[in-house]
Amino acid sequence: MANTPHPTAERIHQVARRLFVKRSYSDVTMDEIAVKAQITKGALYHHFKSKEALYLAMMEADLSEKQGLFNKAVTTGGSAQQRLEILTRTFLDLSVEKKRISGLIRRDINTISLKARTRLLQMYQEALPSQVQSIIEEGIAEGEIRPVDARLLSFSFISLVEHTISQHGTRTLKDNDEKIQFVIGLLFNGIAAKK
Amino acid sequence: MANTPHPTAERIHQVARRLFVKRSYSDVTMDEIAVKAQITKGALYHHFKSKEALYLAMMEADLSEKQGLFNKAVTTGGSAQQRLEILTRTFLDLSVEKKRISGLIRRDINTISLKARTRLLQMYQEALPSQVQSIIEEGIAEGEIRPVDARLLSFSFISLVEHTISQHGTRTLKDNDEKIQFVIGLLFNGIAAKK
DNA sequence: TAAAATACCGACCAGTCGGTATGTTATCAA
DNA sequence: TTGATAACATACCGACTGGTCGGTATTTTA
Repeated sequence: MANTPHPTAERIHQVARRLFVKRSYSDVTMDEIAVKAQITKGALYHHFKSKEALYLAMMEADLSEKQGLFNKAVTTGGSAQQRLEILTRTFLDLSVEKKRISGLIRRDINTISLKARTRLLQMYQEALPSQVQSIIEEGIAEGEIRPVDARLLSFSFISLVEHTISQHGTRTLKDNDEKIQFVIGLLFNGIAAKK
Repeated sequence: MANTPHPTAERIHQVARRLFVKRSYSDVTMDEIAVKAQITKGALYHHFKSKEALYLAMMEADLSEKQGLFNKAVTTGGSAQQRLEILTRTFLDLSVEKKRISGLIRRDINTISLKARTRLLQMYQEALPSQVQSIIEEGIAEGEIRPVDARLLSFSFISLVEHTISQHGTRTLKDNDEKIQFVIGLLFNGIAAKK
């Protein structure tokens, strides 16, 4: 259903994504998007009825793609730890840009209209936190994970992963294997020295 | 040195803080700040030469206050775990607004000028991550904490604490004791079930 | 008490931004 | 060929925004 049939619309998506990742919603202008996409403002508004509609469409396309990808990790067999590793790897294998988009939501959420906000949060929730949460909940049910609030933990885990792709994170943790080891190790065993 | 002698400037700070916490840098207007502070735009620009200067002054006042508070936790005796607990409690005892300001930096960092950005990041770094980092490093030196990258871990820990004051965090973790237990427990021992 | 500095006012400006109105051109079915 | 519609282009609008400026009230200082 979330098809992007028109090549121009797709190019607009790409340009918008690149700009919105770098700067906040308010700081990116429709004029700039038009110029960078090598079209005029008229064409831009032909494809998207408003700035918010464009932002939302872009996010929706991204999140529905991610939901599909991550869902494979969730439905795979294996321990909770194994499945979280797969999910994390799936995320880390994405392009730099697509990895960073998740962060936009927290940044721009108060800028857009209430209606768009609600919708965006719901899409994000289903694409990422819910899937992490379900893995954790099953881990608790299996006795692999001690009882904690799975929702809060899923949010915590996600931002843990996001930190590994920060400037300092990429400097410290060379490849995806190290990154995965860092977040999974911390999540499951903490940092206390073995006695 | 970071004194706010003038009552009007102080009121502007308060208003600006309240607005900037709720909405992004670009979305808060100088007109609104003036109206909410019950002064005119002229007066506002008499006290602060630009919007960015106001933003920076507000952040500087906040961060230098926090640096002082957190430094007490760092210089206290005790294990790394105990000192992180104290530091976390100091943070959680702040007003809701002041707790949320830390998050502004990540949100607005790309909006302000390069010069202001560098300065802001440096102030933030000294006020929070550096102090957490030094506790962790001493914990590693004492053999209390297993060797990890202290800097990356400090960032991770901070956002972990920030999650406990999110909407869902406050719903799940009733009081500060529960919040501290959550973050410290997760940091040191992880979530793996005891075997 | 004169003078100088500070605090404040409010009208105004130049530029920007999202959005619109009004075209022109390409496509393609009938 | 025609005519309807999609896909663009161009010019423009009105609201808004950060910032300015000449001037006034108030306080401090000489």
